[in-house]
Amino acid sequence: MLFYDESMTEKKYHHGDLKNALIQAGVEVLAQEGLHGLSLRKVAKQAGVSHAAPYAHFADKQALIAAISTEGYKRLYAYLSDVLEIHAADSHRQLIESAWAYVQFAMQEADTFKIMFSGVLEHEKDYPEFVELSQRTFQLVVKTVRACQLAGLLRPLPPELTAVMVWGQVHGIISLTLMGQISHTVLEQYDLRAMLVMTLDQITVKPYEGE
Amino acid sequence: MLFYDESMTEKKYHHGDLKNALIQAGVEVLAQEGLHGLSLRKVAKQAGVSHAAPYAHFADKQALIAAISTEGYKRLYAYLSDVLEIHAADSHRQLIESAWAYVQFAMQEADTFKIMFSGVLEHEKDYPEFVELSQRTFQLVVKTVRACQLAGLLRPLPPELTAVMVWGQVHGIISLTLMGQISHTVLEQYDLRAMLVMTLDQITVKPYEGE
DNA sequence: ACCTGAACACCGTTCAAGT
DNA sequence: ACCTGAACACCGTTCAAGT
Repeated sequence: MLFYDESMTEKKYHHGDLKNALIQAGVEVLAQEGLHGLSLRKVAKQAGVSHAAPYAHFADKQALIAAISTEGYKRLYAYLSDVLEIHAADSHRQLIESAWAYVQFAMQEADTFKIMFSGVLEHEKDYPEFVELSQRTFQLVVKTVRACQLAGLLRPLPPELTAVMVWGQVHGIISLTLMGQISHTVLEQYDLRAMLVMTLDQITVKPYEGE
Repeated sequence: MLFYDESMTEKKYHHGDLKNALIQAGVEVLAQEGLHGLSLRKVAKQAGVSHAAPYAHFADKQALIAAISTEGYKRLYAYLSDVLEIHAADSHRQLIESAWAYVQFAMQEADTFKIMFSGVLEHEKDYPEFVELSQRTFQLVVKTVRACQLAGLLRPLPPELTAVMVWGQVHGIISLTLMGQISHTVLEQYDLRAMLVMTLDQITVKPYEGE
C-alpha cells in the first residue's frame, strides 16, 4: 500500500515533469562543465533518467539548448525588469543600471550568456518561446529608450533603432570582454562599469552624474 | 625515376606542409558544414590523411580551432588594412568603411566569424599567434580613432578607450544581427549599413555626409 | 504516454607500429 | 620526424520493447 503521493520526490517511472527537470539539469551541467561539457547524456544522467529519455520531450540536442537559452532569457528579463523598477523615477539611471545589469548577468552566468548568443543554437526562429522572450527583452530596452527620450536625454530617433544601438553597444563590449579581446592596457585603467558609463555617455545628451 | 618534385601536388607519405593543409581543410569544412559539422576527423579526411595525423601538428581540436580563428583574423586584418589604405585621405570615411568592412566580413564568412568570437575557443590566451593577430587588428582601430581625433571628429578621450567603444558598437550590432536578435520591424526599415552609419554618427562630432 | 536498453554511426584522443 | 590503424571512451539518435 502506498503512503506517499506524486507530490513527493520519490523517483517514479513516470517522472511527472521530466521536461523541466531536464532543463534544470541542463543549466547545472552547463554551469559546472561549460559549453564544451554539455552533452545530452550527461544531462539525462543528472536528471536521473536513461540517455534516451530526453527524446520524449525534446526533438534533439538543439531543442534542449533552445530551452536552456530560453530559460536564460527568462532570468535576464526578470533581472532587467527588477532594475528598471527600482530606478523607475530616473530614466538616466534606468539606462545605466540596466546596461550594467546586462553586463553582470553575462559575467555571472557566462556560460548561459554564451549559449544564448554564441550561435551554437542554429535555428532560433524554430523555437517560438525563445523568440518571444528575446522580443520581450528587447521591448524592455525600447521602453527605457522612450523614457530617456521623453527626458530629453536621448535624441528623438526612432526608439527601436536607438534600442538596437544601445543594446549593440552594451552587448559588444561585454562580448569582446568575455572573449578576452579587450586590450590589457585598457582593462587595467578602466573597470567595466566605467567603460560602460563612458560609452553610454557618448550617445546621451548629458553625461551621467551618478558616480 | 622521378620527374616531379615536392612543389607538385602528388600525395606523399610526408605531406610537406600538412599543418597548413589542415588549417585550409578546416576552413573549407567549416564553410561547408558549419560550426556543428567541424570535426577533426572530417578535416583529416579532407586533407587526405588519417584521422590521427593532425595530432602530429596540433595538440588537440582546440588548437586547430585556434589556428582556424587566427587564419580568420589574418583575413580580417588584411581586409581592414586595404579599406583603410584606400580611404587614407579621409578619416571619417576610414571609420565608416572599416566598420562596414568588419560587418561584411562577418556576413560573408559567418562561420569563421562565429568561431572567432563565439567562445568555442576556450583559452585564447594559450595561442600566442591568435593573441597577436587580435592585438594587431585592435591597433588598426586605434590608429583610425587617432586619425579621427586629429580631424576633430572624435572627442579627445584616450584612443584605446574610444577604440574599444567603436569596436564594441560595431561588433555588437553585427553579432546580434547574425543571431537573429535584431527586431524584424527595425531590419525592415533600415539596412545594416544605414544602421551602422547612424550608430557611428552618435559618437562623432559631425554626422557622416557620405551618403 | 512515458521511459529503458541495445544498437549504430560518429567523434576526440592515445599509442604502438610502420616509413 | 611524420604518418597509419587499431583501440577506447564518449557522443547523438533511433527503435523495439517494457510499464
